[in-house]
Amino acid sequence: MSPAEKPAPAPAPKSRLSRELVLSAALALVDSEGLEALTMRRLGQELGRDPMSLYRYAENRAALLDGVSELVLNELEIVPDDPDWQAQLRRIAHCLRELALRHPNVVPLLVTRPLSTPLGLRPLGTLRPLEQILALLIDAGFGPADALHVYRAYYGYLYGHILNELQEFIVDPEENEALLRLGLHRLPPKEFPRLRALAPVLADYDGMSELDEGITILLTGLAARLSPTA
Amino acid sequence: MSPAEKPAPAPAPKSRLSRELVLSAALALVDSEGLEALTMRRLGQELGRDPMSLYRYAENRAALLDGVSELVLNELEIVPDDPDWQAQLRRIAHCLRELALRHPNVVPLLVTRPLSTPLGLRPLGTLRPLEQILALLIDAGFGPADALHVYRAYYGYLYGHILNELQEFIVDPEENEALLRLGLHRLPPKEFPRLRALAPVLADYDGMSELDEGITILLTGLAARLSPTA
DNA sequence: GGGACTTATCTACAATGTAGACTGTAGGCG
DNA sequence: CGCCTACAGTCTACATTGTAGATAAGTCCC
Repeated sequence: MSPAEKPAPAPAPKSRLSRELVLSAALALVDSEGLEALTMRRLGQELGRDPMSLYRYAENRAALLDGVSELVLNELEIVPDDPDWQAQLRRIAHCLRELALRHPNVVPLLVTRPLSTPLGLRPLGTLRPLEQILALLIDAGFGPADALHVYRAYYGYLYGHILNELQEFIVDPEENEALLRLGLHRLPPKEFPRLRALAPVLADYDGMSELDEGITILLTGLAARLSPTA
Repeated sequence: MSPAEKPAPAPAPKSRLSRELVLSAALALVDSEGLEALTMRRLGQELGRDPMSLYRYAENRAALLDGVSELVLNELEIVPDDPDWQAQLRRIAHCLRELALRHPNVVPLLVTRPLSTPLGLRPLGTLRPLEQILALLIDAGFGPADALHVYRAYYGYLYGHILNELQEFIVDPEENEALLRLGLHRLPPKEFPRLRALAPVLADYDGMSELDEGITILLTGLAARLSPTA
């Protein structure tokens, strides 16, 4: 690809800037160095441009963050006319999970930004999954209102699971267990007996199957309560 | 220095500072003006003290944020020896939900901060709910590992629901519906037909009962899969 | 009083987001 | 060609932020 990848600033691939370029550079930066590394100056330097030029492509830093989370969400593929809605929802769930594991630093954005933007004003890319899942459910025979309920329960659980898993993940995958033990060891034994005892179990967390089981429970429960009138 | 009091802020209730004082002032500030209003300088002024004095009670701004979320989580009451574990979990869920509605601006902290702190190193107050719920489940007859599974599914869903509800809530409770319609109206009709059609349903969201149903489904599902060996 | 703490303040600095004026360059139109 | 307008990118400047480090102000025990 490019002739030189250096740890120091990428000099200047002097082509015209574009929103996509800016956003994907931003994403790359967040992925590799975390959210707080994404400053205007730093991103500018990464692109070999003046920081101020970024404002051509995102009104704010906040808008830039929105752009990044939109970009990530676009990686999520949904097939809205799958006849087997349960299977499709399951697939989406795993897809989103993997996406979150691929971009852990973006997850805070995904869950936080919508809290500061009323639903109608969000970036379109952010709303697309909602629309598509609604389509999926309605096509499967649910009434619109029921579809919304299913969506909420489903997506709620999904996001919750991702947060859970990322919380327990975090650290260097190797020393995971050691560090965990160490950390737990710090807890006062009288107050946290069960948690401390669970160290070994905590250490090997199979997020994938845990998610799958949860989804199964939810879906069968939901399907029993509100069955599509197909 | 003349004893000039500034017009707006609370002047100076000149007593000795304390961690509790600082944290609750911080919480009050966040509640009333949002997260980004919580700067060291502003909090100092709110307490009538020099901003630097705060560092006596919290190492960082980050630590301060941790303190705030710990403070909020302490409002959560758990009765770890309730024999009816399902009822207790349900109660906790509603309690946490109301707490989130009472402190919506803190929710980003609750879900985000743990992502940047390995489990073992979190503020104790943050881990207490985990320990107590584990106690509840184990006392109810679950094996420790199963208890952990139940906890994860339960807490995951719970957090997810709260995020969901807060996203749709947000705006001024009054013009909620109007604003919502307006926002949705902006969406391209071809791409977002179902979402647009759902405007009225979206407008009256009964988070409380929605949460309750979800919890029911999850708990019965979980109980069926892993029953306590009582 | 006189030390030995703790608590609070002052000063100073580097880093951030961003407004506003400025410069260049590319095209359209006579 | 020469001029004009539009836009991409840059420069400078400023207010705000978190926080290190030195300094003062209490506070308590002998």
